[in-house]
Amino acid sequence: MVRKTKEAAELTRQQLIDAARQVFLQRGVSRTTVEHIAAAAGVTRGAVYWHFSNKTELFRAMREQVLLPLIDHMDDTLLVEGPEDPLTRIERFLSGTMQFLSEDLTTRQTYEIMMIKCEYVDEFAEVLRQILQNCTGIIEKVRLTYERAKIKGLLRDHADPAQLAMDTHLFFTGLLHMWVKDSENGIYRQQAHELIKAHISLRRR
Amino acid sequence: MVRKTKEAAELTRQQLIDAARQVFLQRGVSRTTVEHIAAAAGVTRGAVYWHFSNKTELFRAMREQVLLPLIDHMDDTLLVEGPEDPLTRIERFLSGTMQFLSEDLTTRQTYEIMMIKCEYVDEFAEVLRQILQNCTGIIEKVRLTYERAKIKGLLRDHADPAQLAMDTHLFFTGLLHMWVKDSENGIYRQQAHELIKAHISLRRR
DNA sequence: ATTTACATACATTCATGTTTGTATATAAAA
DNA sequence: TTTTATATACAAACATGAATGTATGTAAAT
Repeated sequence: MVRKTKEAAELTRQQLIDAARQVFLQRGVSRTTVEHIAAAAGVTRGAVYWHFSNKTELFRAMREQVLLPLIDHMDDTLLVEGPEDPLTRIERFLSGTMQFLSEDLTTRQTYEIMMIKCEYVDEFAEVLRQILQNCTGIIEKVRLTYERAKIKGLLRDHADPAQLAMDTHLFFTGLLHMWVKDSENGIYRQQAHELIKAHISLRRR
Repeated sequence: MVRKTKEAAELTRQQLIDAARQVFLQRGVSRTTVEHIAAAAGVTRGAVYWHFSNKTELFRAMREQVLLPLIDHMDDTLLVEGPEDPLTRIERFLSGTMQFLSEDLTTRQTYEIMMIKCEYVDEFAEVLRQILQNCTGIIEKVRLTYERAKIKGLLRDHADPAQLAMDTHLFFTGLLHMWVKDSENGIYRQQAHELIKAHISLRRR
């Protein structure tokens, strides 16, 4: 059996992405060979080179599958004006993202790969820039939300929304990194929600 | 000229470490070959294999050169009881570390390599565990300092030293990461001291 | 009949570790 | 103090094993 139907081909493409994620996670992106990925997906390198021009393109495809959904979720939680106060919205955004990471294996693994199983040089340097841009977006949205909180008088005095947003962003960046690195004993994973709660309540009047 | 004096040999060893740092930074650890490093140091692979058993050992040597001094600095700033209040000590510890990173090229480059130019798999997984342990130590020392601040009545009410320490640690982890990743336009580098100041003043009564 | 979706075979490059060679520094012996 | 032996600090050559990309083959879908 050689030639598959269109749907079957699309399926092996997806299987290749899944296989790549597994192998990347175990061996790191650099040490992973196209052969490894093909074997893990139960095909030969021919299949890989048919669907993707090279390993880098496979990495890109894997990455794009998880990044877009997460951004959508952020927009939902943060910007949509709801019944809860802005500070609670930020808290729920942070907690929700962590919760999502706990539940969604694919996203979690992809993040782990991007954070500690990938070297950001050459082709991957561009990815770094994308990440930085993404951060700028998050910071701006969080800042806006803190701004609203200030107007509503929810913040401590002399608190600058821009600085608060930065502080929150750095806190969350750190949390994500430690959360991912600490996969073995999971101290950060247990504490995550409490830490987020404490972080926000520091800002409350 | 083949056989060098003992001091000359030690010098080429150091040159190899320096060369490795440069090449790791440019090409990432995985894509760096022993040949690259040798060429950058102006020797042949023979010299590398004489001083180090392989690339991993070279990486380890490079890493150890910068990590130990930083830990010493932490102990000095944080634990030694001084004239300033505990919160200021934490602030100065954070600012001092960032300052040190700005000034010391070697340390900065090594951190950049460890954070975004290295894949933590196999032999390097052990390094991850070391980093985690290091973090635990920092958190504990910061917690103790917050504890003293609380006793002296410097903290906001209902502030838990343990949670504050975690929050500070995550903030600082995030700052380090963004600081390193943002090497191009340096938004974080300019703001670093202000951000640290704001972070600490959130805790003040 | 012609693509498609792969498998298989091929050619080439590259990196590694080891081995061998060698000039010299250094220490011991005379 | 000079001579001699040995270990040192590499360079150069060798052997081997990947890994990559491409080219070709092929059976089934369209």
